[in-house]
Amino acid sequence: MNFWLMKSEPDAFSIDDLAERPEQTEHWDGVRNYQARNMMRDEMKIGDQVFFYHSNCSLPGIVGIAEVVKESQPDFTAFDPNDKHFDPKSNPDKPTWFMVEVKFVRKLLRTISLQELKQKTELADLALVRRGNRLSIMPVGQQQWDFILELE
DNA sequence: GCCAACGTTGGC
DNA sequence: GCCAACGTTGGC
Repeated sequence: MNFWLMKSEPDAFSIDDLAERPEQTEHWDGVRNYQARNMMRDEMKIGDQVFFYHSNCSLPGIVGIAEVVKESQPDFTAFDPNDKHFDPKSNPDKPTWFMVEVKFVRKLLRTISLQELKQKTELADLALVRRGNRLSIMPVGQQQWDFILELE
């Protein structure tokens, strides 16, 4: 089993939004970065655990846990000219972009803030806290995962 | 293939 | 709103 961190702007889609979905699941559409795509397309497997991270908000940090319930499929929002994430270079015969589906597991008891994560020497290698990292999906090591959960 | 211009991300 | 750090685009 692998561990991941996925960023979302709570104004657009928050952990509560995920929890309120009918099946508490949602496909992670709109990713338009090749590194992040490759992880979803090639590496994220059913059962993998995901930290749900809120970005671009008053308190950026990890707010909950989700898990992968469906492996990669073409991101259909890329095919829709009316969609915000439309990409004319992607087509159904040869999709450029992919997405996985995640399911709500639980919220953390509190937000583990970016500021707090940055202070931990144990997390110095976590992609999230490395200089200039803008990836919206990134791997988390098992030890990092366990350490972060102990902060809760 | 280089690189300047531009757009985006996301913390602050 | 600012701006650093990227990634992408496109002229050459």
